[in-house]
Amino acid sequence: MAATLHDVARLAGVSIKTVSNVINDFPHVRDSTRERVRLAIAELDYTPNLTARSLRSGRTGAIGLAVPDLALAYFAELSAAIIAAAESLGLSVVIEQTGARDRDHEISVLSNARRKMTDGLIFSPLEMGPEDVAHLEVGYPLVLLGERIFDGPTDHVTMRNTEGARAATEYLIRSGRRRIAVVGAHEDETIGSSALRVRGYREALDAHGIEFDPRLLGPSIEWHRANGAVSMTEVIARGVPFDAVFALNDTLAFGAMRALQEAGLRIPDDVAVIGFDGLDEARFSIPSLTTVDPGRDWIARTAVETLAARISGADTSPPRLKLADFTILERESAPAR
Amino acid sequence: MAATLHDVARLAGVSIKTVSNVINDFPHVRDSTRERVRLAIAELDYTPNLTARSLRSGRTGAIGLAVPDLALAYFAELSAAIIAAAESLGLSVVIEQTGARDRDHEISVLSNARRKMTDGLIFSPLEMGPEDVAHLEVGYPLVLLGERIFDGPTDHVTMRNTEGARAATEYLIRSGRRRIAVVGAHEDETIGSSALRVRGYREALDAHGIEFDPRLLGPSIEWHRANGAVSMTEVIARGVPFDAVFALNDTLAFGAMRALQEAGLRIPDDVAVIGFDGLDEARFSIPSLTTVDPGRDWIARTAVETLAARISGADTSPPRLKLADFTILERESAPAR
DNA sequence: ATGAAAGCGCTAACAG
DNA sequence: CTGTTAGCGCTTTCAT
Repeated sequence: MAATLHDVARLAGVSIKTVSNVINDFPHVRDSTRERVRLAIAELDYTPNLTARSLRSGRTGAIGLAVPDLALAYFAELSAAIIAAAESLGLSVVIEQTGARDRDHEISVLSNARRKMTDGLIFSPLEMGPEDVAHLEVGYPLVLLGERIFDGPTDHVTMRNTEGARAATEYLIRSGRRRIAVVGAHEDETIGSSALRVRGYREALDAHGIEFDPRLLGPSIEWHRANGAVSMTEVIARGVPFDAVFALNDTLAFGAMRALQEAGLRIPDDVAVIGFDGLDEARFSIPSLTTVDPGRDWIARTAVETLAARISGADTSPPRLKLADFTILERESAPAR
Repeated sequence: MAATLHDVARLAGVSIKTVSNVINDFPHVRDSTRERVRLAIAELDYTPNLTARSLRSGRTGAIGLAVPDLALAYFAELSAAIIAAAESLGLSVVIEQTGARDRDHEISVLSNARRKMTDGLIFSPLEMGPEDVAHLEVGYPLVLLGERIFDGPTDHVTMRNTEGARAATEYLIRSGRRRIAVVGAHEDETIGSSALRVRGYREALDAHGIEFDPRLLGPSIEWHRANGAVSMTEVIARGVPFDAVFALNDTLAFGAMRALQEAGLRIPDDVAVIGFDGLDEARFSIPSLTTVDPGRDWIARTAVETLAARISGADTSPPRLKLADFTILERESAPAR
């Protein structure tokens, strides 16, 4: 059996309270006593029982992280950053996948049994929408990510989708492109990443007096690589000329580039391509991909810090929306000039 | 405050023991009593306090998962499969990243404070070696992944590296290639994925009477995309002709393909390329990548099931090595003929 | 078939 | 500065 506080106290000849004080770095302990306790702890190889501590204190020291699917590169990189940020604050991460495109699973995560083993949750839904805002009314600290729900009752950390998309489109326009196709559009949707990014795209066209041509919008609900290729192929098949592509995320861009090459179109000579997400991978594709880094690392760090402050009670201000700054990473697929 | 067993017991007019019996599906409860308790639970919206249950029972219902870095595609996909498998057994996953190339961090994970909040650990080191086998002597159920340490004191689930590599090489030979370069070799190493896969490569050459040429071995300690490009470029620069490449993993292969294209070599006409890992991504690269699927999903499921059986005590047999079967996924980068 | 009571290991009041 | 005590909510003997 593992040693307990009592064992340490007995060996050190003090009460368990004193041992507890030493462990939790409470100030009022005589140095000599502290030393004796330290020795006893080392001798018995004592480590605190976290479960008992949790039961007593009401804190588990763990946070939940719910993302759609780690096999999606964006969520893998986001999770990597969140786990690292949590670790640096001494928090453990209990991770859950809600599955892609599964609204019920997303909702169920909010009231899982697992909520009982974490002090709060970082939640990135992909299917829930504004009509589900009431589900976010939970009894624990919750930080929302993504762009499915705005103006909810919780803290919300996300990116500047519309501004980033507008900047991406203007980048292409400034480099001399006028007929810019889009890959990954969600038709008839008014919320979510796709709608916001398409809005930014249209704002840029408007600002530069370029007429919007719906035939240049390649649809695709899912954003895997294969979808990018299919969506791009569909646009090509329409026979409408274009000289650039704004892929609504990097994964789509990789697929789109493949479709372009198969169609005999050269990148960037015939068609320039820009993506969105700033995936690590975009540095090494062929050609390397110009992309918008939406500030993923900042989002990860901010989400964890925000949650930690709510859990500790350090922050009792009204819930806030926190927006990351974006950057355009210039690569081969779309040179600046 | 959340309802407790006492609240439910009081409302149902029974003792807490009876409520506990109902919750844990113990047999000897009268149907009418069971029904009354059910009603009270629903009425109070009672959910058991997992922390209290853990403290009393000594089980947390969670397992640990320690991998190098979720930003590495292989570990992201492996983790996705492990989390899904754990979920299907009702287990939660506490995830930790040890960082790439950090032996001390890997060792420290084995005796973390976090070990106190999980019932067991699935551990995939990338730096520890046979000399660290004593560190695996831990007091809790541990399932080892990877090929850094064999014959340790724990269950070990991994892939058939040498056989898979040999099959990959023979696949190239059967398609008419004789001068096969390797990308990602760890020189002077005798353990780990690189050494095992190079061994399989050499076995295949031997079996077909092809002489081994060390100038065809492109070195690279790390296995990111960039390293694949560098390693491939180095082989090209040596000026030794080759007609195929065996990349020791898929990520290296993506980088290598880029370097080949930059050197004006056509894939697969001039050079065929085969990878290792069966990444999802390999289906959508340009060209799509022929690769060895080492049985990642089987490994994930088996690791979780093995750990669960050790935790529950259902399996008390001596620790075993469990090896997945591999498959070659034929794609464009290396057609079968 | 159900109840009473002990206690898992810890923290937090409160004393002294 | 240090000790005593009372639970946190649950499972688990042991009775009945």
